[in-house]
Amino acid sequence: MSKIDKNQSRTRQRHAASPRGLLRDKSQKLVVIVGPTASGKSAIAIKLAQKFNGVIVSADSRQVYRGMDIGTAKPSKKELKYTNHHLIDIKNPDQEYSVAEFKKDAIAEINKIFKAGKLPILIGGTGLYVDAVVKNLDIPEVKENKKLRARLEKEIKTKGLDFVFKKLVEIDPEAAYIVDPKNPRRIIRALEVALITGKPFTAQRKTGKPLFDALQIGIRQSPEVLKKRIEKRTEQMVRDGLVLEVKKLIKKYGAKQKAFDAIGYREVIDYLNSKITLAEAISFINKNTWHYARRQMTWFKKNKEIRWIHGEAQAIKIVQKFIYQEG
RNA sequence: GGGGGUGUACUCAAGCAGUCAACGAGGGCAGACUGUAAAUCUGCUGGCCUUGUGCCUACGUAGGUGCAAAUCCUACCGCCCCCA
Repeated sequence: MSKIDKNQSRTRQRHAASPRGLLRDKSQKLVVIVGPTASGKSAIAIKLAQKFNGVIVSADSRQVYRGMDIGTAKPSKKELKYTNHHLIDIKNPDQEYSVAEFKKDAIAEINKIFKAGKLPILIGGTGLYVDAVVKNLDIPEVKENKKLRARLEKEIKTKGLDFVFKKLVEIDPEAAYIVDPKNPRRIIRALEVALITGKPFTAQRKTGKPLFDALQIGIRQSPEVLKKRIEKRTEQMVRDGLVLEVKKLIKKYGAKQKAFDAIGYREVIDYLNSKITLAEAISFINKNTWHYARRQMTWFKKNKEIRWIHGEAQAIKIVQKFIYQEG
């Protein structure tokens, strides 16, 4: 059965099992806002939350960390006070977090919001996190195994990436054309899942049935405008004390945390270590943020369910229609 | 004035007669992605098209020597250093 056939039959089954009205339970409506960094997602989400009795759930892999405020462009204290945000400031930078954890946390938060009779608004730039919830990705239940990863990394060093990739293909032939043969991180994870479960990695990463009736809105911005917004934002971050924020964080946690492998943080760390000047750090931040925005766009572009909009007014209109429609 | 060096694609930078439309890096553009995802990884990057062991234009400028030049010679132009 081809991929397309499978999808079609899944859709048919869903409709058969859920007659009109039952499927689109009004209380299961989820608004999703995606878009590249610095596109203005946050402002629109806050506006929507105020207008439609909504509560915001953040899908941002770095805003989960306490103390990483300026560099991650977290909503201001004031904004956080007036509009409820969830999944922000839930971990310390020396703690690890992952898609799987995020998926569980986000679903729990969303269900709480439904119970409270409010509208959940999932907003995020971390495409994988958003999809985990919206598309209900079945993430293999295999936690990071540090020993195994270290062993495989060593093996890559001594015997080569090719060797380790072949090892993966041996126990999981389908991985040959799904896992990137040149990406060590992806190969290691695939092997990790396969070795620990004894089942192929490729057989375990499936998409489940949608959990929510989601309206996905994408914020589009021209490259020129986005670049300018990024530059302006970086400037503001530095003025707001980004350097001091990073200084405090590395004093408390050390500079080697995975959480600090983030734009704005690594550049400032390099600056603090006198590897580059502040001016260089700023221009690297701008450039890397732009690269990141582009990666986000290539992720979101693939998602044909996203309704692309240009401004707040359009967002309000679409959400209004979505909320009051029967389905 | 004398001596030495240098000029290569958007930038830096290798090449110093054929295997060069030119290593590498950066930048630019496009893409991948299911427990690190702001991470990690990939491809393209002179022009043209009939996308090919294809054609054209290119290594400061103008000539020259060679079957063959980014590579050698001459002149000129620009930049740099040293001695006066």
